[in-house]
Amino acid sequence: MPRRHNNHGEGRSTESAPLFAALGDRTRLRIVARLCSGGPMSITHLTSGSRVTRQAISKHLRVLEAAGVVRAKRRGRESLWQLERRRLQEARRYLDVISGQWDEALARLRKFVED
Amino acid sequence: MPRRHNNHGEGRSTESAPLFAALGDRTRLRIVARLCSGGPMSITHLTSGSRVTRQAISKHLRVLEAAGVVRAKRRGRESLWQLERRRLQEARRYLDVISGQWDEALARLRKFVED
DNA sequence: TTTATCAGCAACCATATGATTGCATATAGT
DNA sequence: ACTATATGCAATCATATGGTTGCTGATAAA
Repeated sequence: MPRRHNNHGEGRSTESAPLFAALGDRTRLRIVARLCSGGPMSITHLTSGSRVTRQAISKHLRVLEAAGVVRAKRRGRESLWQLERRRLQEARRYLDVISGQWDEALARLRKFVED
Repeated sequence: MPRRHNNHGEGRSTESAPLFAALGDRTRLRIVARLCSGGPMSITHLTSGSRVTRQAISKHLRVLEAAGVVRAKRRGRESLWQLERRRLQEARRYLDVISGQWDEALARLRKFVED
């Protein structure tokens, strides 16, 4: 039996979990927010204005990187971290489905493909 | 200074974290998926076809409930759990912003308000 | 009124997680 | 070369988390 287009059963459904888990922490979400509005920046810059240590920020960035949310470009002695928006859009699409906005998501996808 | 409409700084940004955290677990995401496609169901029904115990499912449902993702209606001796799609849509809107789909999100919001 | 079913509570356990401190390494600037 | 800056690695620690087992209470069905 062929797969339905709206199949969100056991198979694929849970592979978004690590992505959501990566966003499920206050400190990490703050990092994401800063990278979103402030563009690429270094660890030390992210640390300034944060309550936690540079190491903490560093480890969180690794978690976000593992989830595909951020990406680093080494530049000299510092590495600039930036958002990986494509991955975030996947999470958004998943939420489209389970939040009951499936048809609007389809429309958006269609428009996206036709461009 | 008045707040900008696109302010997603420290203040509001991190309050979505518990919501994402709730979705950041395989078992819970499986629960959400089943509730999404199968409609309201009891704990024991959710447990059938799952590897984990009924207590595990029960605890996960409490987590999801605390995050506002699910809601229970007591009916006799069993309680039927269902999705709280509105809450999921908030998470989606947040992802709209940080995934760089802000303008499309605006359009959707506008349409939502005008209805 | 028994009996079976559905759920809640509590204790417990292993592991994951967020955060820290201390030291090491690499590059930029002087 | 020397110094300051930016990052990486490792050990450590307290707590959170996911999961289990065992028992208790409530309601439907016989």
